[in-house]
This record gives sequence, C-alpha cells and structure tokens, in this order.
Amino acid sequence: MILPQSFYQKKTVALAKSLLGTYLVHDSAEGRAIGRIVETEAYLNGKDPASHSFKGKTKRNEVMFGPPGHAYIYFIYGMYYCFNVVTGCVGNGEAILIRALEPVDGIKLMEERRGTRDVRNLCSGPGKLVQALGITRDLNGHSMVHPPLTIWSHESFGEMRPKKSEIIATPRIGINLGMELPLRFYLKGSHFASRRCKFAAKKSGRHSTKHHPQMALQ
DNA sequence: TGCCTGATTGCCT
DNA sequence: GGCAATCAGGCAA
Repeated sequence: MILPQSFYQKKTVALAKSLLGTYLVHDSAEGRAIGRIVETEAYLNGKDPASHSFKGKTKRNEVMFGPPGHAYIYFIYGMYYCFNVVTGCVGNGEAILIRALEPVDGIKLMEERRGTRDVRNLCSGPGKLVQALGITRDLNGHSMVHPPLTIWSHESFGEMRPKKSEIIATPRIGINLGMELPLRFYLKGSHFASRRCKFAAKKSGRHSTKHHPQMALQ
C-alpha cells in the first residue's frame, strides 16, 4: 500500500530510518520503475549548516518549508537532480535525501535511462536514482501519497521491516559543514548503497552477483 | 581499487 | 561571480 500522509508525521531522523526498506515507485509514460530505499540522509533545521534551509527560505528551497510527505527536487552541479522527501512541520525546512535504491522493477527501463546494464550502478547515488526512475523537476512539490510518484510500505512487496541492528548511521556525504553529525543511514550489507562499508566490500568479491532480488509486481 | 578532475547551469550574495 | 547534498572517466599503483 501507498504510505499514508500520517507516515510522514514523525521526527526527521526517525523517518529517515523508517524509510529504509520501503519502495519508491514512479509511473511514467515509459512504464513503471520501482526501487527499494537502502540509503537516506537527514537534513535538519536550526543548527544544521549543511541543510539548504539553514539560511532561510528562498525560491530554490521553498518546498522544504512546505508540508511533509512532498517531493523536494533540486538541480545540482549543473547537470544532476536530487530527490528528497520533505519532513517535519510546515515552516521547519527539514527533508530527507534519498541516496540509493535497490532496483526492484522496471530494470530494463532503468538500464536504458542510465546507459548501463550494471544493476549495482543503476540507483547507487542520489543523481543516479533520479535518472533511473525518470524523476523530473516538474515533480518538485508533488505529494508522495498520489501517483505518479509514491512510496510504498515494506509489506507491499513481501519484505520485512529492517531491524534496528540492520541500520547503520554514518556522517553524510559530499558536504563541507555538519560533517560530524551521523545523519546518513543505510541498510547493513546492502550491495546497492552509494558506498559500501569496508567489511561488505571485502567479503563479497567481484563474483558476488548471487543476490539480485527481483520481486514480483503487485 | 582508489584518487583526481572536468562537465555545466541556476541560484544566491 | 562563485559555488553546489554528483558522476564518469582517466590514470597510477
């Protein structure tokens, strides 16, 4: 089922963890593409200098200050987009950056959009997953409880909720300020995160292509 | 495997 | 005018 508006009514850090293992679904004219969220980053208000909202509301970040459960999509480095989910109360300016997905459905479409057939390279980064799912800037401000862009519960695709012990917290990536805060979360051992932990990288050699779960469509 | 760099554009100071 | 919540490709080891 599509996660209801009430799902987004919790504190940003808690929600960043709750989103791990849920499913991001985009229905476009070209077809459906689905990825399981395996990596997130929280951006807070107030004392978080890395957040776009740190210096107040501007034209670029105004969606961040709107209601939770909406998409905040911004243009970065002149060529990429990043996808966030707005969190917290209206006026707060908090959001969660979705950093990586495990491709679940519409993989052929993702391969075409990304120009690669390497499953691990389809959605393993914020810019990559936006490209793979065909998310565009006109979805900025879109409510995630309505098609075409939605987030589905763990159970929707027969998956268990991740245990607390399976969620790893680390500093965020690609920022210069607020580096000391452990606000990046990813699923332990996931082969699809933007950067794998050293342990997993060592243990699974180049032949570890066994684990490629492809779930049935709902 | 891992570090380094160029690409490219809109927004903010 | 400077710079950004990135990525792919090149090169060294």
